[in-house]
Amino acid sequence: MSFKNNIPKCTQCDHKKSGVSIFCSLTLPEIEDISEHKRNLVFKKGQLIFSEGNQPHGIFCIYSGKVKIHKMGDEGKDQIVRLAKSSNIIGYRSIFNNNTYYASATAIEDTEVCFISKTYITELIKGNNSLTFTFMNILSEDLKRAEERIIHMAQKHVRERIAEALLLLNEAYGFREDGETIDSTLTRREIANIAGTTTETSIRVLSDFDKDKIIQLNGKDIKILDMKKLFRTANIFD
Amino acid sequence: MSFKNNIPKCTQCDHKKSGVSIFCSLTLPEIEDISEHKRNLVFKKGQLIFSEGNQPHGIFCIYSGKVKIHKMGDEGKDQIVRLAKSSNIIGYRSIFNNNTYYASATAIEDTEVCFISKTYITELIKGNNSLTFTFMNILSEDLKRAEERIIHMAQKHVRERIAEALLLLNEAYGFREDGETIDSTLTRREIANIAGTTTETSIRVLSDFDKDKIIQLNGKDIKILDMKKLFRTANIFD
DNA sequence: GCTGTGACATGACGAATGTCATTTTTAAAC
DNA sequence: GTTTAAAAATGACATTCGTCATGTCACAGC
Repeated sequence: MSFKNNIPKCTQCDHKKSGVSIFCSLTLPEIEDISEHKRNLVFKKGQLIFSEGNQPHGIFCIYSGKVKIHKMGDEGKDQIVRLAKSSNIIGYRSIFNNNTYYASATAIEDTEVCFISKTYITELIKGNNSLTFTFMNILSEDLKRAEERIIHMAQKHVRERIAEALLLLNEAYGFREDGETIDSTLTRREIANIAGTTTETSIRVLSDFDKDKIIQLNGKDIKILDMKKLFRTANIFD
Repeated sequence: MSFKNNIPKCTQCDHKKSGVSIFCSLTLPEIEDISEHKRNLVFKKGQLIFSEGNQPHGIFCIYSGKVKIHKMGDEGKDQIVRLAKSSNIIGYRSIFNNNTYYASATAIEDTEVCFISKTYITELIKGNNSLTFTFMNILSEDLKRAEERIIHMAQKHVRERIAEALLLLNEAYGFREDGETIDSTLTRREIANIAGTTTETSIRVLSDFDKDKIIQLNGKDIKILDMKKLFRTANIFD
């Protein structure tokens, strides 16, 4: 963790400007005040941002980079529960129910983050209904997605779950400039950890997808050749 | 759905009195006002309280009875995602993110419910920080549990998941007077729908547990003989 | 250059669990 | 009480997928 970074003040933040920040509904003086109270942090690829079991002291707003939220299963197998990118907030759940972190966050590429303390954000929410509803909305969406994933994990076959993992990855990080390649370079093991399977199976199924012309593998790059077929393979109708 | 019921005014409500209601932090005039604005509903065992895809118009506060929150998987297999009992609130998630219901709620025994309209509860939250934080807390807890279940569904074997389902059932509904029998009579099929398996497997595993003296089956009644062993079988360490 | 390490890849094998078919039991309806 | 339907139970069989073993390749560090 280093303190050298290119993060601007909140008032200059691209995410604020483009309307995707959770703070969009706030007034300029409020934004300025947040900016005064935030700390900038930089994490290298692979570095832990926060860790399961630790006490949370605030929330993290991702300025640039990519982050996985993951938790160790009881058997020592890692499960990726969510993916976050720039403009996303992470670490808020534990703030709202005063638990320790139940999951960890790890940078999957170099990541710049703004940290806002628990006391500050709590006070901010108290005085601000629209921010309150923004957070409720985020929590509700997360919950909806999580419960959807419970069903998929419980009912779908590995092949479907891996297809779903690719869709999730694509939804979270989009395409690279070519409009086909998923903008993320997870390992086969990490893809397995999204789908809840083993590395070997993940390798085999991805290579099946490649054979079936659904995707094209090139090292860690995954190009989606046939989105419709990928959806059909994932067997998702909602 | 009938309108004959034994539900008292909110001011007289046992759940309020015993401190388990989400409205406990409110003042007496506020409670009286809620009572003025609620509607009482009664559902027979098996009746739908709300249904996947429909528009939500408010939240439901369970006065008495038991409810399962469940959702159809893409293959037509039902998955129970949560269990609710008296004093619990259901149907709030869709209120906070303006979605249609993504899941259904069905009474698993005769159930009395108070309905509070969306507009009313939204206004109430706006003017009331403690209620806001109560709801955030509930959502956060639900999310935590949901993500834990994602991991368990992905990583655990059927035997472990069925053991976990029994623990969940026991946690949700407790014991009957004898202090041993789970106070709920789900079918084997419904237990399978919690654990994400088939009815046949659920029957087989439960009967294994019976043979192993972990539980004792008596029709739909399940008596937990060895709680420690049940936990060990579920393989839960968090 | 070599060496070690981690990611990727592939095959063989077996255990776990879903599917299908059939029977028995229980509960509900008349 | 009889009929009917749903739930529970059980066996045979097929399939999926995890496990283990082994091998290749790319890349970092010396």
